[in-house]
Amino acid sequence: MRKTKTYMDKLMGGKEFRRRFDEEYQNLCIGEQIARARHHAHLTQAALAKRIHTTKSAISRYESVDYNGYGLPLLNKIAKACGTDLRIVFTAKRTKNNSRAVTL
Amino acid sequence: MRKTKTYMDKLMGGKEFRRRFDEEYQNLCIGEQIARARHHAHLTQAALAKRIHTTKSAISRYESVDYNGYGLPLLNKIAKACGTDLRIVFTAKRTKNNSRAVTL
DNA sequence: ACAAAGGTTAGCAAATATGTTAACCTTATA
DNA sequence: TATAAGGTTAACATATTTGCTAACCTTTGT
Repeated sequence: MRKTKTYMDKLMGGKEFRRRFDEEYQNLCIGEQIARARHHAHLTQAALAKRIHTTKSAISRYESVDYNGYGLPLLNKIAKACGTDLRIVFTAKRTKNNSRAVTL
Repeated sequence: MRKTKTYMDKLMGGKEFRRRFDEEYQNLCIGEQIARARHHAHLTQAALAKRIHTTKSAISRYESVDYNGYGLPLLNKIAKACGTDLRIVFTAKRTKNNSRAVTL
């Protein structure tokens, strides 16, 4: 029930900001999720790499915050090697007040 | 509480079957989700293609059941053009009796 | 029968992701 | 100080996806 917008509110309401933030947050999330799943499975980057027949630098790249070119084939291999399921879901866009997301 | 396994139970319990089914179901799902999201937005393949500056054959390929090479950049563009959010989530593997999935 | 709209498929060049090597950085530990 | 483990980054060749064209198939409407 906030009445007045703070400086940050105005800044973060900007379309350009929102667009960029959403884009980067998406990626940040995936990299972080991979790292989490990997740690959860008690694997080093090198150990995970070995399981899917690649190298640790490829894993590091995928866990990098700035990466943007994920492919599902590799993403699936990583998920399986970490003993997790990878779920891809199209959902209805979140509302402005960020309340709920409805499956289509 | 079923006591005896039916023929189908045995068939579907096989490792090889399970592996293939999971793989194909994954893809089937994405293609279907794209088609659904697209219809939801009242778009033809050609109209959606135009929005993301590609051609209808690329969309058709992505909606195909057999396709296996999805890339996140394109998947994201499609989702946005259909007015939907694309969610990618690593979850704990489902249990054998297929009960619940827990977020890591 | 014809045309148009919506969708599918094959084939190919161009763009992009992937695998790999080698160098580098920290941190921990002998 | 040295050594090893874990991780990051750049650069490059190879593999794969993507965009594109053109052909084809159905269905619908005239």
